Amino acid sequence: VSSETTRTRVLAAGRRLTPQRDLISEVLEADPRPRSAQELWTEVRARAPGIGRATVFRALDALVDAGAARRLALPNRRSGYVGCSALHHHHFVCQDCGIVIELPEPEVSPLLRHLERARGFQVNHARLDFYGTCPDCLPRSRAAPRSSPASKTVRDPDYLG
Amino acid sequence: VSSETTRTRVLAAGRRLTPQRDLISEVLEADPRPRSAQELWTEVRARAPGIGRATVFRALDALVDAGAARRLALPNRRSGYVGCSALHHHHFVCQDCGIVIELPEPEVSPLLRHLERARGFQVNHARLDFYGTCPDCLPRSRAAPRSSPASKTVRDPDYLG
DNA sequence: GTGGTTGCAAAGGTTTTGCATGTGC
DNA sequence: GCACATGCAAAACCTTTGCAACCAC
Repeated sequence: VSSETTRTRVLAAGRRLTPQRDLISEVLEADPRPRSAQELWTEVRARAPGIGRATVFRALDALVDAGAARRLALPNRRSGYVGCSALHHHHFVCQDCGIVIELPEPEVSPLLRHLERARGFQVNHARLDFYGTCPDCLPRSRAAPRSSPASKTVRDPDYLG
Repeated sequence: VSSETTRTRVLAAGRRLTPQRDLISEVLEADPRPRSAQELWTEVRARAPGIGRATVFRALDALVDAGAARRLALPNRRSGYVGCSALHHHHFVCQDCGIVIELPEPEVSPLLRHLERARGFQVNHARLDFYGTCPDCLPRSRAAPRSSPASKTVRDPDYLG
């Protein structure tokens, strides 16, 4: 059974909560790593052998549409899916300890307003991922800097290709 | 012919600057909207009929690797490509006309500084994607709103699934 | 000169579709 | 009950691969 949040969201989106969708969502929620639709089909079939391939694709569409999952680009040119709990959030990832801190929208909206004023945009949505050092790791990394800024080329993370 | 920046970057990445790559890059730079590899093949063939499908896929890999293009997730579960000029930049995607506008780092750094002050982070790198309506599309969308505010639930934009 | 690159065609995957049957609301 | 959802299998599509010929460096 998937989370209450997910089931509520699917229904709120005007879609039906079928056992298949519930199971797929549960599998998504059980592991925070992104997986392709095909991989999810395999995983899900272990628990519901009769489930069809197309059902998984269609269910994922439904879940993404309902805001219960997100699609992202995997490095191998395929789509990956992750379950979603918060509706609007952003991420700070500490490159030292790996902790992921969720940043609520209000903490970020100043920039949105700034951009709207400065460029005349209307910003409906933003996806912001920050990489750096968290407060806990800062003292440590100041004491023993790991590498020169030059050699530590910060590239885009894999999932964003 | 593609931009000087692109050609320099391809060479700097230890890859060869072939006429095919140069042409593909030029086509990418000529239109700021993301297109799939297949669509790019069609576009490019209009100017170089003999070019192979695989060449386009391999060239896009090379360009992404060299930092002259970026891959992102299209709504139809395919990969889309946009040309990249600035090295460190962020994206504004207009959900009306599909145009992708690059935002230079300085335009965005206020938020970084704000986060660092407010939370004690040290931000080394950020990937920011904004979705909304660009100045050109705003008058049009104000004049003829596409749907009622209620039905227009602000969901994740198409490009992110 | 030589190793990376290309074009071709075929193979290998992934995603979609049509339709009869089933089922959540 | 009815519209939406499912399962199946084939079709459609996208992407990769193997290999001989080529050419950018």
